[in-house]
Amino acid sequence: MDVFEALGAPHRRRIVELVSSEERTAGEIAAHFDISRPGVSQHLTALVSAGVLIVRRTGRERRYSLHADALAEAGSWLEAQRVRWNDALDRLEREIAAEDLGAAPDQRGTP
Amino acid sequence: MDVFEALGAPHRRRIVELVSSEERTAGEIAAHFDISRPGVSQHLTALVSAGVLIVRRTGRERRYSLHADALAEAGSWLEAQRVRWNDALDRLEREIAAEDLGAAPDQRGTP
DNA sequence: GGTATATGTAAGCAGATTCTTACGCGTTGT
DNA sequence: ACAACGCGTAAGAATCTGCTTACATATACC
Repeated sequence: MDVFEALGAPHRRRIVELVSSEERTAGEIAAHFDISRPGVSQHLTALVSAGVLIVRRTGRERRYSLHADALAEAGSWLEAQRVRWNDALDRLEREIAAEDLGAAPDQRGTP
Repeated sequence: MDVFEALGAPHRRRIVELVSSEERTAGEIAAHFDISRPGVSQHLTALVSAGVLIVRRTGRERRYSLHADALAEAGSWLEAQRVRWNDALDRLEREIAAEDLGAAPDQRGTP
C-alpha cells in the first residue's frame, strides 16, 4: 500500500496524529477509537506496510512510531505538483504579456 | 470527499499530475487512461468535490485546472506531523542527556 | 507450569468504490 | 433544424474496504 492510500482513511490519519507526538503501544492507540481493537490493529498493519509507521517490539507490547521520511516523500509529491502548476501560471502570464504587446503569442519566447 | 481520500486512488493522482502542468479538457485527460471515459469523468468529479481541481466550461468542453491551495493544505498537515515528531525526538534526546548526567529523568526540566 | 496480558491473524459480512455500458443534455457546425 | 461532438449522469456488476467476532501466539507474572 502506498502512503497516500494509507492516509486516505480518516482513522489512519488520526493514528498518525497520535503517534507523531510520541511512540505509542497498540493498546494506547486503540483506546482512542470507537472501533474494535483488532480493527485498529489492521490499520496499524496497513500504515506499517505503507512505511508510515515503524513497529518496535518490547516484551509483549508493540510500540509504534512515525517514520517521518514517508510523510516527507508524500509532501515532496504535493510540492512538485504545486511547483509545476506555478510554472504553468508563469508561462501563461508571459504569453498574455506578449499578446498584449501586439505580437501573436510565440511558443518559444519572443526574439 | 477530503483531499487525502481523493489522492488515495492512483488514477486520481495521475490526473493531478496531468493537470498540474497545464489546464486540460476532460477528453485530453481521459486519453491518457485505459479505463473508459465516464470512469475518468467520475474521478474528475471526485477531485473537484475534494477541492483539488477546478472546472471551467468553455463551449462544449470542460477545462480542468489544479487548485493548488488544496494541495497546500494537505502539505501543511503532513508538515505538522513531521514537526511534532521532530519535537518528540528532541524531547527524548534531552531526557537521555539529563539521565546521563546521573539524575532521574525529570518530567518538567531539571532545576 | 499455568494463568493473565498484549497483540496479531482468520474468516466473514455489509457497505463503499471503481469500473462498465447505456443514455441524456448542451454546443457546434452545416 | 439536425447531425456530430464533448461530456456528464444513471444503473448495475465486480471488487475492495473496514469492520466484527473468534481464535492464535507470545511474553509476563506467580
